Amino acid sequence: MGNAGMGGPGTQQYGEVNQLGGVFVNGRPLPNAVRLRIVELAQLGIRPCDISRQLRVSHGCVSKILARYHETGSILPGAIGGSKPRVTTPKVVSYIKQLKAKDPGIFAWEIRDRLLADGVCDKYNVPSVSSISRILRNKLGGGALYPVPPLYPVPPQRCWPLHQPYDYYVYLQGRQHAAAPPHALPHHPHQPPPSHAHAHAL
DNA sequence: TTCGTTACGGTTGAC
DNA sequence: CGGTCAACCGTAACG
Repeated sequence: MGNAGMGGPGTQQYGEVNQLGGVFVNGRPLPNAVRLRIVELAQLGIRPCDISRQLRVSHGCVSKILARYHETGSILPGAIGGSKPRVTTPKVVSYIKQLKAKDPGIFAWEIRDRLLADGVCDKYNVPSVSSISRILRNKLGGGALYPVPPLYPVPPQRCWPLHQPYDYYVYLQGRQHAAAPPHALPHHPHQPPPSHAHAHAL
């Protein structure tokens, strides 16, 4: 991994320098400001190869971001990390919440029994007691259920709900979130997808 | 020369 | 609380 960095301890983000002289953090998405710029330049009619040189971002990356923008209308990177819920699907979570709401004192094991008894799950996909406890802790303690406040047209996402918007960082120009407003972008041929309706299509 | 694709080394985060 | 592991990342290189 080698961080070509050695920047200052403290404030600066670390990064490596690519063949074009651009800074990037291996394994992490480019900052939104850059992603947005790529799309803006393309819309201005600049060729991808020129965008690549101008912003010092590999052409493969420019190609990917542009392609994704064209098919989803979003400049955002995909949702990274996490793991697919094997049993705690949105439907199940929703059911658990209802049970808990009706009887706040209910035990996790009782919920488990209800899921089976009510036919919401079968014995092969019923969540473990600890999974249920975690759901109770996370989803109920924290806040609303899978909320979606998309700043931009829906970011590409997996088919299971992954709520956080993407905590981007800014390491270029000590700017404030250069997260330029969505309206900075001319309208996309694609319809800005209405909120992410089918998040649970799986 | 341009650009689509992908191996690679890397990080993340729900389970 | 900490490990697992499949999802995504951008670069570099090939064609």
